[in-house]
Amino acid sequence: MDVRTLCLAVLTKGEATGYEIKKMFEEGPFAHFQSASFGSIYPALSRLLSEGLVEARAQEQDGRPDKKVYSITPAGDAVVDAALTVTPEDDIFRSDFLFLLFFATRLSEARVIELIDERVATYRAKQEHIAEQIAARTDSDCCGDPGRETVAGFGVALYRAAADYLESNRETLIEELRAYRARRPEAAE
Amino acid sequence: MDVRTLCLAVLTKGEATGYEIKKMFEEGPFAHFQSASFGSIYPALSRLLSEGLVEARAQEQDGRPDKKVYSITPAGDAVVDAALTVTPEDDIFRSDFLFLLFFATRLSEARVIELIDERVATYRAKQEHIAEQIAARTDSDCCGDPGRETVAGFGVALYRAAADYLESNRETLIEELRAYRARRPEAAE
DNA sequence: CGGATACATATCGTCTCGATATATGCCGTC
DNA sequence: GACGGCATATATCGAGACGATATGTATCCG
Repeated sequence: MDVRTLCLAVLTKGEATGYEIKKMFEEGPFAHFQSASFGSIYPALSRLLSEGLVEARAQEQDGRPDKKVYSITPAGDAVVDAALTVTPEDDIFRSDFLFLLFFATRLSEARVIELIDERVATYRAKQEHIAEQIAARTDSDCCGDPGRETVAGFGVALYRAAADYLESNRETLIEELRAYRARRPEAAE
Repeated sequence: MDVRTLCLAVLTKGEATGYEIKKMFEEGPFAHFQSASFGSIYPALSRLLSEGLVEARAQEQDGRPDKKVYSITPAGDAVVDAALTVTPEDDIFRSDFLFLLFFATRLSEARVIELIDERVATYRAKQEHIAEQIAARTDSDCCGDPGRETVAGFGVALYRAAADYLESNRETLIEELRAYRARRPEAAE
């Protein structure tokens, strides 16, 4: 899914500026399974505008530069419906952390411990970030959007599983690293 | 981590051709947390060669085009050590599937069910693919590389968590979708 | 009073992917 | 036995995305 389609679909949830769309991908409801940069969003919105799939409303502001508030058109809505029909691509998971950990035998024990502990902390933080979003919604009004709740729960489940795995395998890894080094003492630190 | 560094690090595990490196990222030990395309690997290897971080050995073959077997140099090994020192970037997870599921209220019930069931199947398949790799190793010789085992286990844990979550939340989602539609009967489809 | 952060848009270089081209041997199958 | 598809193997190219950077102001905090 290209950023153009992503932006269009997001606009079905209500009008927004490029800046606001970016925030939705950074901290908002899409943060844990999609992302988009300014360098993609702004050209995408321009193109959607020229294609007539969105409308723009310039909103003057006191000091700050003018906002361009985009809203979807009926034509755009139809394009979203079509886009939601496609078979989704495979998920992409990329982790430099796991790549480093793969080469654990080339790292010092202290470094391995540090890497794992830091990563557990970030997983827990992200897990709680999503959990807070869910809590904020169920606290306020009635129950929300089923799709939104489900994907949020998915994020919580994954981050929890990741953190739990690292925590429960930390000691084993360290012990096996020691055993590995004992087996081949020629290997330098 | 750019593909250049990825290739160099992979070559610390033994000599390989560009094609073989690609396979390691596609089906091998890195498949579930890194990826790289031919369009990145071949230029990366050329550049590493010109920088003296790898050596190439042309190997003639019967019918097929010549292999270029790359192996790391001591200079390359030092560069890998340095690269493993950096603080790893945040993990990247991108899922078009979750994006579609987010918009579940715009999809038919049958489509939601199909999407989830298919995705559960792919998660289970990937989970078992990694589990088989682990089993193949522990069956044959002694216990293997601690880092490698740990990241493989991580992959199994994540895929299992993802599949389990979808399976145990499938019915709830469908029920809440029905409730959602009952609340607002004006919604078409 | 000064620095950091938030708001807001835009561009540009670099990297990466995915498709495509090229070439051949092997295997199954019709 | 012919033919298509798949695995091996390298290479290039266009399209798209990211991340850094530029620009400018308002507000918040110490």
